[in-house]
Amino acid sequence: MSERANIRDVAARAGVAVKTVSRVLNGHPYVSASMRERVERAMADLGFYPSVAARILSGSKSNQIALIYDNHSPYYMSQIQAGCWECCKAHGIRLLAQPVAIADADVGDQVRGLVTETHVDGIILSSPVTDCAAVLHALDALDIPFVRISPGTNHALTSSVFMDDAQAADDMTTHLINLGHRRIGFIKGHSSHMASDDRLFGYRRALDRAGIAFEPHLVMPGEFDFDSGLVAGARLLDLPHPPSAIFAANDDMAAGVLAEAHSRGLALPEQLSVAGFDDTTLARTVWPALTTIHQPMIELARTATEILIGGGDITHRRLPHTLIERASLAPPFRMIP
Amino acid sequence: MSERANIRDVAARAGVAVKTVSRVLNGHPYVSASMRERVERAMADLGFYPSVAARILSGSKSNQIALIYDNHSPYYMSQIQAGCWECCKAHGIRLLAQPVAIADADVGDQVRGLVTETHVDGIILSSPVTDCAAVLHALDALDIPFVRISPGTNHALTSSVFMDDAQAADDMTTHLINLGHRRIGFIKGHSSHMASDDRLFGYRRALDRAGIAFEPHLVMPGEFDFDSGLVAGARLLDLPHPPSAIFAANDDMAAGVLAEAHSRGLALPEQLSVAGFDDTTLARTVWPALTTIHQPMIELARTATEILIGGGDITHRRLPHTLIERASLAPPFRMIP
DNA sequence: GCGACGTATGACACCGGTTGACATATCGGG
DNA sequence: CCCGATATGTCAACCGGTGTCATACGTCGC
Repeated sequence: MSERANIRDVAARAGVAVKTVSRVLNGHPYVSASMRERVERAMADLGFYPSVAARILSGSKSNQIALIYDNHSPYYMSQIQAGCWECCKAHGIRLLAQPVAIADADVGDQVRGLVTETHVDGIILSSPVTDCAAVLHALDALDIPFVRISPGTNHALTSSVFMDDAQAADDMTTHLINLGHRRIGFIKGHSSHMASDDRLFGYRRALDRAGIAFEPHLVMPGEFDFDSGLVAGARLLDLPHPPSAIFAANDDMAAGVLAEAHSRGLALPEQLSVAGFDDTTLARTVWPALTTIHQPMIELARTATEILIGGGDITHRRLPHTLIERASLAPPFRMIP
Repeated sequence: MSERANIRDVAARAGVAVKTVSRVLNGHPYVSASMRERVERAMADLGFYPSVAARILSGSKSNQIALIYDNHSPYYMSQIQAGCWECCKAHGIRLLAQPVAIADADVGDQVRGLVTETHVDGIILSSPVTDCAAVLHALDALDIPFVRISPGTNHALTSSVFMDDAQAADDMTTHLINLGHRRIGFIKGHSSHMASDDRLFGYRRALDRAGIAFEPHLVMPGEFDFDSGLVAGARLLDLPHPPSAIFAANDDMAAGVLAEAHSRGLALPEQLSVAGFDDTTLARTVWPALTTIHQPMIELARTATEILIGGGDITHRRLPHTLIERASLAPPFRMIP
């Protein structure tokens, strides 16, 4: 009963050849309907599930793909994983979610090992592994298809899905300008993420277009985490002539700014507007809820998976972002209205 | 160069028998140090990584375990995954993180399929899959070892790791009482998590011990998410005689209470104390930062994995929790001090 | 009526390792 | 000097599927 059934057991039970069972398993065209049904009944009777290992070993495809990541934002990764899963499930493909450490000297070997050990058919790279030379090189040498989610470099070389970070930052900055803000602080992201530069670029472009002079001291470095948002926010608010709005390059840092402002007793959003980026769960759980850029993470992951599974030529797909208005923005504060 | 090397290639290159390479691969005792080194060099030269599929197929162990979950809290799952990974990595074991939907009628089959397809050696169940009868039954029939993280039922049947939810809730409630609070609101968790009841129990026990009458209308239902915290908070604050402190059964709901309080213009924490549970990243990113119970998720996951890999008898391990004091608690508010 | 062709099924080697039984060789110790 | 522990090799079988090739049966066109 609980002994593992194999394909021969099924074949015997159905009174057919092993190969025929295999054909049914793989949806081979030349199988009569009656035969298919008979075999399927036998499989169900025996509680048969084909061994992935055996299929890998003998076949040419493994029906497995790997998602490689080194991102410590739980929300980001859970969204990415969810998108990949969804698509894999629909295609009957197994997903191996595999964290690596790009800081390790042997990342290349880790990836090489993963691929050759597991025989995965393809790889999805999520930021910032997307721009890790060692990994890209290893994958290239292995001659395995891969798709990158939000890569920062070498767009042309491989398939990729991404959003327009510069335009999104431009949109948000413009939105703040339209609200009446003229002094807008900006908190940059970690320099290892290429998107950081794009977002800064968009901020500057919007300023330029509006004829507002770029003030370098209004731009603070950040690390994409809460604490760096806290200190960057403090430094901006300590300025002799502080900004009326602060645009952080992600939600975590925006939350840090919010916390700093709260602890100074500022009325929010009246006395300080704070904008985020990414639209993680955080954006809704802080107060006031963050106006932020919705980055379509699930869709990015799903699209990447779709492209990978679909095979075919190198494809690039830009997905649209959205500016989500919540409660953290207001017109600039004036002492006496 | 990029052609896949197999064990025979390695044997040839090292000038030894295939069997010897296999011995090295499996850490067999009777292998001299020099031989081990020679074989390892050959493996490195050839970029050889043993095919997991082949090892599974021929060997008795797969060196793979699966983590099965159906939890939509990103932070919780990322911690659990991290703990499992850490331990697996140390033991050279591959981890398959596998989401399932316990609401589906065929969860049992999903799990059965997963296990027989992948040949995993063992399973880690995380809440709330830990208490899904269909899954437990399937696993039992398959006769595969598994460990449960924070199960709510049938503690004795399988190995498990957990914390003392009741005691933790008791600790927090007592802490609030010691601060001077007498009217303490409580927001329950989702009823599918057994921990919800334990936490409520702890709250009541602390009240009893302090001689404070339990008031049923101070207990609100919740779903473990932000929104339910929001509405529960609103209902508590709308009470004719609202509580001076609110203890939510997790951080997300506590964040909801905070948001509701903020939007009513309450000074926090002076006019309302809010306590959370879990110590997720959220607890630090909201303002005021939540005083909460630190649930040792990484350690729970690591310990569970350790137990699973170690094999052996049924083991139960209780891990300690910690009350983390941050900024969301204050003595009860009085209009005129 | 015959060869070509599409459809449906079967026989068998093989993927890349592990396992086990057995052979052999070296080395220390009693 | 023999015994046992250590160290390595040979060989065949096997794990559970798939690829390749062969076979058998219609049916279609000429």
